Amino acid sequence: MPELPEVETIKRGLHQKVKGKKIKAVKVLLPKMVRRHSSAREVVSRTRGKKVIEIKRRGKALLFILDSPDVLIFRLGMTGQMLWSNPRYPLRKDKHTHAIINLENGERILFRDMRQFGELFVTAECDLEETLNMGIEPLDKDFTCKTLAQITSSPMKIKNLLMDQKKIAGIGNIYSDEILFEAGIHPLRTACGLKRKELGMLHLAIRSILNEPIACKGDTIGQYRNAFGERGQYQNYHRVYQRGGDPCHRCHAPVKRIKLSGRSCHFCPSCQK
DNA sequence: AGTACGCCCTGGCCGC
DNA sequence: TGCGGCCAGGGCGTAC
Repeated sequence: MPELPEVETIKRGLHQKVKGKKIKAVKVLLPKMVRRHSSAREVVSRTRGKKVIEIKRRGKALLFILDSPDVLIFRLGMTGQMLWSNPRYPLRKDKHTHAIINLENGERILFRDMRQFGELFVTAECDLEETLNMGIEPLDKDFTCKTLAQITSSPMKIKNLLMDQKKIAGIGNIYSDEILFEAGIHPLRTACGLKRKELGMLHLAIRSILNEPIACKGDTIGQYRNAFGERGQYQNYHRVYQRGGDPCHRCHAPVKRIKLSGRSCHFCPSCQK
């Protein structure tokens, strides 16, 4: 569930707490959560005693930049959480806590993930882009109408394309539905069939829709919490997502829900052409 | 280079 | 109350 805005919210919370602090040790409680040809042993050995220079986000991935050639990476999957834990209180780990970052000052960050779709791993910073293999950051300055036009020169359905992390990084099921509603584009349209004006609308919608939930500190449909265990508020502002059968806010026609490539997809058949 | 589908996984919900 | 069955879906692998 955490998409770009949720990971961005977690990143901002962690960054202010953890920046410049030294990792005493990372504890991996469920070794199979370490993937990508990395091992629990590697995660532990390559992070011990390293200082966290900065916390960054790339797409839906959370990056701990270390004062070494390495980066510690977390992907949260559907239900992953990164929870900062106050050293003054006892550690509240449970059966869903799969890794703990112990900092030298006693602070801890818990990696929880109920469905275990997330992962953590280490990689050399110089290999980061190759390892992550992600497309453009939609909130970066270089994501222009022109770049969007290049990305959409594909026969894919536009909804699938928006969610393809290799094309654009960070958009998942919720925001692809919301973006397409905002742009007035039907999710089953072929990407390369979009007109110039529609691409302009889509570009604008991607930017504006992704910024809304960042301002709301995320979207708590299910498990999402920020670094301090707090819910987001964007679930109260959905235009179409999970509103199947409910009236469209714009035209009052019932919002339609279909299955697309195994995922639910919501849109207004009257507003989205 | 697309799409379709199964897999990973758990908790919540439905029907009996 | 309890239990089987189904659903949610991000990302990856495989088959077509």
